[in-house]
Amino acid sequence: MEEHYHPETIERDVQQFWRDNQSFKVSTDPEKEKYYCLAMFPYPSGKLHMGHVRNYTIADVISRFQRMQGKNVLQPMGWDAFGLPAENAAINNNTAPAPWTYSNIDYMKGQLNSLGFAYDWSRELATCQPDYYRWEQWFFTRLYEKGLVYKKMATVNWDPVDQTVLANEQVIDGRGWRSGELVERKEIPQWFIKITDYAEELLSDLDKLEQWPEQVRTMQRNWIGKSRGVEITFDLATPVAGIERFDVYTTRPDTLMGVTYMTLAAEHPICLALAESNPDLKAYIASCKKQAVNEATMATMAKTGMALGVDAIHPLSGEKVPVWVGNYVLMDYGSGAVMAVPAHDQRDWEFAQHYQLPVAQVVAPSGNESCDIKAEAFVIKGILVNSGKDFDGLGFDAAFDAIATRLAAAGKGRVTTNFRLRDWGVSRQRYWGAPIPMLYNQDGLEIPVPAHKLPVLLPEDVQMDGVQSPIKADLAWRKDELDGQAVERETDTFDTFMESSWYYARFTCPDYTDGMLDKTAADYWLPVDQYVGGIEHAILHLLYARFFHKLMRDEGLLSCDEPFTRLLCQGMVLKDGIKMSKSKGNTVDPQALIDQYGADTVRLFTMFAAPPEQSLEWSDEGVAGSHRFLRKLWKAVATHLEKAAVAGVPALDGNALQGPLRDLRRKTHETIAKVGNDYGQRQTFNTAIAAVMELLNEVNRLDNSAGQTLAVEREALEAAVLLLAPIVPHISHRLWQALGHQSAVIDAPWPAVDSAALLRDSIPMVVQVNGKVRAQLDVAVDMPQAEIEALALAEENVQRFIDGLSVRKVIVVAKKLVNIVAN
RNA sequence: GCCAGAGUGGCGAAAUGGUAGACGCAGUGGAUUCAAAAUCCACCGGUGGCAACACCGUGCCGGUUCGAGUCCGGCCUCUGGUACCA
Repeated sequence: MEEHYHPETIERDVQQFWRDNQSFKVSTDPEKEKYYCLAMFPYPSGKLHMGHVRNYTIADVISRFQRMQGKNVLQPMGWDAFGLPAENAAINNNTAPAPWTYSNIDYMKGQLNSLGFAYDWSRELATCQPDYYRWEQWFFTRLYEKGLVYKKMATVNWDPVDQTVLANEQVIDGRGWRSGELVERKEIPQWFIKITDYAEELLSDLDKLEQWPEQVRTMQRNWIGKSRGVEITFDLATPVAGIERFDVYTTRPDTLMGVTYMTLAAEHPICLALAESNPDLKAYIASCKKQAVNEATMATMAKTGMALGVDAIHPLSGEKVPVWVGNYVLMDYGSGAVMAVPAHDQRDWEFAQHYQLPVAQVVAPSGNESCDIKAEAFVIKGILVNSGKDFDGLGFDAAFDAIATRLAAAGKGRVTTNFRLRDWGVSRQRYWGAPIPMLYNQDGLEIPVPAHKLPVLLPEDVQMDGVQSPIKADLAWRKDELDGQAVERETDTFDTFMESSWYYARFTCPDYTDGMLDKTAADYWLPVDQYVGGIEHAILHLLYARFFHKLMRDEGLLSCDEPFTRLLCQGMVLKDGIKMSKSKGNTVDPQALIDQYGADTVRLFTMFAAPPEQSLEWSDEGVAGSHRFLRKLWKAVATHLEKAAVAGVPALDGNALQGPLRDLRRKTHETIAKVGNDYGQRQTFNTAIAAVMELLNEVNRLDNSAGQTLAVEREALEAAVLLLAPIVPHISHRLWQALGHQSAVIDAPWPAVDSAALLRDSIPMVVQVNGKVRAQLDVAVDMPQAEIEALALAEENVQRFIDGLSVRKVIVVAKKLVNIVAN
């Protein structure tokens, strides 16, 4: 064995060994327990960043650990290759999205390999390849045939200068990122998938996902937002353009008698009709169009409104209620109308203050909550007041039922379950995505592309002009023929969340040509046992993937109900306390560190610096420290082997050990137990590494090679190498060889804990007086509690603190502490 | 705005209701060296004390408990998401 640690040659050779032996290629094997470990596949943006390194190292460590547990481990990798950045990069670099993307994939694949990740590359896929997206297109047409797909008008951000649709990301302070012009809202027809049909199941199945972080389940629950409420019909006092009434939905029908005005969306047909003869209203509606469509902007912007000059009739009191138009009501969602109860809704309260609208309190506190309607809305559920003799005095539930019943009897309302979740709009007006497989005949009638005409190929040899999608500009591409009839192709492409919603399933059979999935392979490997990715995907990606999974199940493509059994959401990588980003100029290039220290050092630091869910603060000094540790490990093994070559290693006799050797052997087995738990259950890789560091520190304290020393040392070093193998696979491979093993460390079984080695004669305990530590004890393992108490009370420093007090209680926590309560 | 997290030494962190700061980084002192690098040893939250030790200390305020960084209530700050970034 070489005296010094040279990562560059070791890593090159070990990676070659893995390639030569196809070490990570797997196939279905019904005899063996399978383990499918998946990291969220990357967008091929150019080169790896530290977030990728962290994500993929975590997944690789889990994969390698599970392999050492004897599982048949699948760890695939691929590319989320469609998306907006490729279009911008193509324009900036005077190329097209496809070649830019392919060259990025090529480079990043090399980087992933240089980090030593254990991928089965025979399953690699890129979502921009027709082999992949053709099945997505096929599936969409199946959903269409099942009535799960429909087209409707929806609002987008419109850049009036560039005449193009902008992503939310491209709207900065309400203006287009290139033109700088105020963006406008524009309604265009778009395709939707009925995720709301699955809302109930997506919600209830969250309860099954016991190995998901509770925070993610909570966020998804809130996002789906199931509520019970009442849909209420308000008649107009006088019809407008033939419209006689409109509906609103509320979860607070108990506040119905406190309604003092109504608000409609600017695009509401009533508003549009009235605007025909009202120039001021027309101008106001036009001003409402000049705002971005995202929710955060909507929620924080100044709420404005304008009286329409018409009244609605309150469904219970029969009184007239003025109708307003407001910029904060959206036509896309719900009915485009809301009832306003300023006394009991803070947003309505502020609006009413601003426009000096009446505020009518109809709920009073049921307990001692403060309530000052002049200062703020009272939003807590309470007891009804000022609501008429039939309702006054009722609590929330009783009032809900009484008012809902009265409305139903009058034909003015019905109890409904509502979901905050909206249907999934999948149309994008961009080029670099999977073409939506729909055709339009001469009459504009929509026809799904029949299976034999799939895939609808996206042309890759295109010129980007920065404004219009090349397939929208290409009149020839748009033309097609079906059964001898001229038809026109849909030129919108899919949301890229479509591709990332089923790639995990395609990895089980990436080359299958007879269908979207090979059911045998899918049913063997799925569900994914461990999914690893950023917390930023907690809602959208993970919800869409869960939805797609159920759609595929209902199509008979696979059998299980949920795609991901266990989920780990890793934190961000920070530098100087902030997220690494090009604009902040605080990025760290993983490649430079791999070149300088080797992949093992980068992997080790990434896993050591923080637990996976937490954000990780990058530290160049810390990386150097990790490298130092690997050198120490190398040296410890090298020194041991030198001594062993001279003295020979005796057979280990655990029963004969005494003193420091017995302590070290106990430490070895405690460490094996702790690290196994840290990897498998807790997933705290940082503490696992710390435990091995402690073990190595103990080994380095031994200073002779007499008797059993080398045997105990050998066992400790072999354990250290095995325990670290998932994290630093290259150096472990080489050290395992050096320690005389024929088979590779990737196939070594996880070391077993010898419970006899864990036994102790005595246990350290702490003595507290009133919860403060006052002394330490070393007690025999079998000492009776009464004796321990006596020993504790006899301690000099304990006596000092209970002097003059009477002991009220003595609490003994076995093997930990004694607390003496005295006053 | 709304939903979900996080906050502990100079820094990254550990402590699964039971000794706050394991492990590492930085730093200080020493050994080794012609010298340096590397390596090894020791110290390393604050205040007081020669020391033994004591007091204070986990964002802020309050509560539960024999005992709270950990559980509960209320704040503050930061982070992620907010449906067309991925």
